[in-house]
Amino acid sequence: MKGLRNPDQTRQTILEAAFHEIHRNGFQAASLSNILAKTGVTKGALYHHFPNKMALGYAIVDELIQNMVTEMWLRPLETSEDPIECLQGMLRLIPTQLKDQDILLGCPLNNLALEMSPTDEVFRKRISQVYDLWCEGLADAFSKGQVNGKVNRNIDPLKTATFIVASLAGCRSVAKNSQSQSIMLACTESLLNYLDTLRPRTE
Amino acid sequence: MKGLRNPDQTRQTILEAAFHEIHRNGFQAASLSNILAKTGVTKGALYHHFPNKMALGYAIVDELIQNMVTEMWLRPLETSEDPIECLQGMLRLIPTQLKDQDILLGCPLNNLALEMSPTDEVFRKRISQVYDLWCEGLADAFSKGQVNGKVNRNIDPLKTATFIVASLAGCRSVAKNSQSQSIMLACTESLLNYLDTLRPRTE
DNA sequence: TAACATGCATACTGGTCGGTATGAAAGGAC
DNA sequence: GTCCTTTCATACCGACCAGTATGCATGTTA
Repeated sequence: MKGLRNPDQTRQTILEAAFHEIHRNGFQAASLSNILAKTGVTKGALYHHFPNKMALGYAIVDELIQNMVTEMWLRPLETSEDPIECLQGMLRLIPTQLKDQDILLGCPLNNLALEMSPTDEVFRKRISQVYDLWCEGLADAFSKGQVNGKVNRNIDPLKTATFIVASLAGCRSVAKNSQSQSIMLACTESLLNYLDTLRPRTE
Repeated sequence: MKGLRNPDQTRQTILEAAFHEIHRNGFQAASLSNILAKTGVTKGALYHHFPNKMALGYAIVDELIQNMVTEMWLRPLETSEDPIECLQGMLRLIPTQLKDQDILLGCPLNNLALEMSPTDEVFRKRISQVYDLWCEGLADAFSKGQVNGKVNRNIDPLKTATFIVASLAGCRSVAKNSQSQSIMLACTESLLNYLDTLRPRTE
């Protein structure tokens, strides 16, 4: 029953273990030996599925992280017609969604972005694609909200979306450094207030 | 005339070269050999002035980076009595202050924070001190602005300051990844708008 | 069953890195 | 000048790491 040969499973095991090792230590400091030790997978298997360490990193961005962003931040927006309220709801859920561990390690995408974009152009572009997806998804939601009258028509959807994504990264960054959920809370609270200012003027 | 023996100068040379190497490659990936090669200083000199690589990193945070934050972000606030306007002025100066190179490499403090805080507790605390200095300096300015009637009395100065510092880090982070000044501009523009909302209600 | 590709295991290599051991000049104290 | 400390220079070491060479077992095809 335990498939002694299950390549897809093996690949996935490597991907997920590598994701955690990289999330904890960064890409360059991540040790392939550690990953292998924790999974029981051998070096032969790893280099059978990935040509080198870089390719492993690329796959993590393309397959794991992009998927997380989509599921966590974009999917909920699709079914809502008030993007501001929807976003605020997501922000309020953060304390329950992000465990202490997640605060401690920060945003995987932002970690990789800061570490790798000056070093490796391919890495940078793949990360950039995920950020674009995120920002554009949010911007679309704002545009629709403007049509519905739920969002102030004077704001620039893409610029605003970019700022929000950036702020989120920043909040998680300072929370990571201070190792405190409460700082994360304080920051998201300010972000909530900012979102309120994006509503149409009621006077 | 060329002081063959000038320990203070030697130390400073090492510090600055190390700062640039670390800014470019991150702390862990920074190579001492590279630093030595670029400066002409030898390994003996380096290990005379610093017990190990970590101590070198600590000194960079304590002496160089903390000083940069103070000079760039806190000093101007001291002589102003309208912190919002002052901050907005600083934000508008960013495009002229940050060269392409600085965009590309991102905020030195945030880079170090994300890389080192899960790895080394001493590093984390020293970085945290700089962030605290920054946030508290900004918060003080807001408090005084509240007394002067330049800032809305309903906002929490420290929370707001923390959010702004976080957002700044985030903006510089996405700008670094996208390697574009224009994204930095778009983000700071939104930040400018946010700052406007911190003014007292005029109605 | 024969032939072949896929999936994986083991042992090894070359290179880099942080750190150390040791000693020699330079400079001040006396 | 003598002694001692500071300031550096050179040579070296062990550890670790990404990547490779090689071979074997498993699954697939014919």
